[in-house]
Amino acid sequence: MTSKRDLIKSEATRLFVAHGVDAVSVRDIAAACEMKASNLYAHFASKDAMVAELFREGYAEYGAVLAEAAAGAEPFQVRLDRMIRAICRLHDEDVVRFRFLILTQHAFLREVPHDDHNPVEIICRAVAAAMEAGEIPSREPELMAMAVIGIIVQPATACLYGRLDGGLVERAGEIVAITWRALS
Amino acid sequence: MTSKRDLIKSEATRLFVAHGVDAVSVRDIAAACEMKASNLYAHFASKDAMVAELFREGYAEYGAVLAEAAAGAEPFQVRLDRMIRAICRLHDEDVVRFRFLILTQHAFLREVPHDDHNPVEIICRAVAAAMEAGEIPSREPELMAMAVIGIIVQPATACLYGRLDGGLVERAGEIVAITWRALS
DNA sequence: TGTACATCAGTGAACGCGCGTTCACTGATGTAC
DNA sequence: TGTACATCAGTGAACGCGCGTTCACTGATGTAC
Repeated sequence: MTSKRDLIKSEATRLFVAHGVDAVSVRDIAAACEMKASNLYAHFASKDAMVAELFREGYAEYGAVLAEAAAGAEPFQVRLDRMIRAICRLHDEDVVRFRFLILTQHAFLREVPHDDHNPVEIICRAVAAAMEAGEIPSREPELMAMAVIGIIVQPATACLYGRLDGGLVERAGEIVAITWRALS
Repeated sequence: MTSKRDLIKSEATRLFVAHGVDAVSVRDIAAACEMKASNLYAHFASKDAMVAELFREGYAEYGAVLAEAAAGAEPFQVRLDRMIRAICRLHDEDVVRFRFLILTQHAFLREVPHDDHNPVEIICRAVAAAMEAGEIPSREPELMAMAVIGIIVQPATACLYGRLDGGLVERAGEIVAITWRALS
C-alpha cells in the first residue's frame, strides 16, 4: 500500500503539471487527496518544501539512472545508446514526473549542484571524455552536450503538447541515430 | 523616444525573467518604471493581459523572422542555414526576450494557433518539404523538426544558466553543422 | 471482560499578508479667446 | 497679456480575495492491566 505521503506527492505532481505550480493551492492538493489542507502540514513543512522535494528527488533519480548508464568500459557509442534509451524509458514510465521536471526546471536549476549526480553534468562529461578518447571529433564539448540534451528533451516537450503521438521508447532507436550523427 | 508603454514592457520582461512571472507583482513592475502600480492600468488592461501580450508579440516576431528565412527557392541547406542564423541573432540581440519566451512558453503554447506564423510549425513544414523533395532522407518529420529545435533551444537555455559563455551568433556555424548532420 | 490511557491521522476555524484592481482626485501642460 | 477650460499622465487610499500557514481540538484505533 502506498503511503499518504506518496499519494500527496503524486496528486500534487499531477496538478502542478496540469495547471502550473503557482496556480495550484494547498487546498487544491488536499482536495485531490480527499483531505483538508491543514493535514498536508503533517507530511510536508510547507508548499515550497514539497515542490522542492519533488524536483530534487526526480532530478536526482534521473541523475542516478544516467550515471549508471554512462558508466562502464564499452565504447562511447554503446554507452550513449544506453543513456538515451534509459531517458526515453524514464519519460514513458512516468510521463507526469518528466513533465514536472521540464516545467519547473527554471525555478530550481540555479541551485542544483554541478556534481556527479547532475544529469546535465553527466552528459557533459561523457561527451568530453569521448572527444578526448578520440571516439568522436573534438568540438566544443558543452555545446555538443547541449545538442544531445536538446535532441531528447525537445521531442519530450513535443509529446507534452501533443505534437508527437505516443512515447519516446518507440522512437529511442531513431533518437540515438540522430544524436550519433550530430556528434560525428 | 521610447514610450512609457515600451518602458513598462521592457522592465516587466526583465523582472519576469529574473524572478518568474508569478513572483513579480504589479507594484514591482511599477517601481522599476518609477511610477505607481495604479498607473500601469492606464497602459494595460491587467497583469495577465500584459504577460500575454509580451508572449504573443515575441512569439509572432520570431515566427515572422523565421518565415522570411524559410522562404525562397534556394536548396534546403541554404534556407536552414539562414533560419538558424536568424534565430541565433534574435537570441543575442535581445537575450532577455528570448529567455522570457523560453520561461513562459508552457503557459501559452497550448493556446497559440498552429498557423503559418507559428515558429515550430514553420520548421516542421520546412523539414517535411525537404524530405518530400529528397533533399534530406525521409524520416518522421515531426521528430526531426523537434531535434532541430532542440539543437538550438538547449544551447540557448545553457547560455541562460551560464553553462555556455557568450552568445549563439559566434556558434551559429557550428550549430548549423550539427543540425545538418542530424538531418542527413 | 471492561476500563483507562496513549497515539496519531485528520479537522475546522481562524490568522495575517500581499496580491490585482478600482476610482475619485491632482496638477502640470496645452489651447482658445 | 491674462483668464478659463480641456486634457491626461500619474497618484493615494482603499477594496475584496485567496493564499499559505497555525493550532487547539476530535475521534478512531491500539495497548496495558
